[in-house]
Amino acid sequence: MNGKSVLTISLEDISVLLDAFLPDYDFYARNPCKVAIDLIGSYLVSTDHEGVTAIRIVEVEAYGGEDDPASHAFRGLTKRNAPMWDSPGRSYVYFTYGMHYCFNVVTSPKGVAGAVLVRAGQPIQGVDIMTRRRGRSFLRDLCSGPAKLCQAMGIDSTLSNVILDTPRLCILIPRNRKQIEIERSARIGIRNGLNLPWRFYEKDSVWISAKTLNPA
DNA sequence: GATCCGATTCGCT
DNA sequence: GCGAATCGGATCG
Repeated sequence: MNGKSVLTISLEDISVLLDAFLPDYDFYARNPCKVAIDLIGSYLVSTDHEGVTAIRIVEVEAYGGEDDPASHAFRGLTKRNAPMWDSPGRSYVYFTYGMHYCFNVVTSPKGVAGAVLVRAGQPIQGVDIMTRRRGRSFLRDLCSGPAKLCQAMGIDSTLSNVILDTPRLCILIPRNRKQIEIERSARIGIRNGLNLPWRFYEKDSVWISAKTLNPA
């Protein structure tokens, strides 16, 4: 794939490459836990001037609305978290710790806050690009965390609140996805809502975030 | 305005 | 296992 084709790559090109399709509006307009589970095994694709990067999602977390104490939506609508109430099937990217970005897929019907945080994935396309952006070459270190995968895929806050239906940033579902064994746990890195088992990941995957690779 | 702190990562002990 | 990095958003005055 040369530089010129990268700049002009179509959604159809990527869909053929990955043998996958765009989910419809109703896929996203559901409870975030349902969407979260169905996003495992799907692809996240990002394209910019450097080229195409894609991962196979293996770890996600669901976040609710005003009733979920761990959610950014818990304290109501602000300029930052507004995408969480917007129409489903778009992105919510936020900046945190003064240096990191995290990528969410917006779920639930419009007007109901909900999102799925993508926490980890297996690099599928553009490993060279990811390696350069991350500054490290160990494959399992490229996308094994929510901020790592954003850095590897060139995702920042300029990509927040965009609809996930173009090569710039999209989710694609494999046409023949095999049954996936999914485990669940409490969400990571939060203080409240630890009682809710809303983290989901593929059983035995070596690509999940490091904190759980070696459980005590 | 001032202060607190985070859906994290990395390097060092 | 612990703390620094680093800054915008949220909260309170």
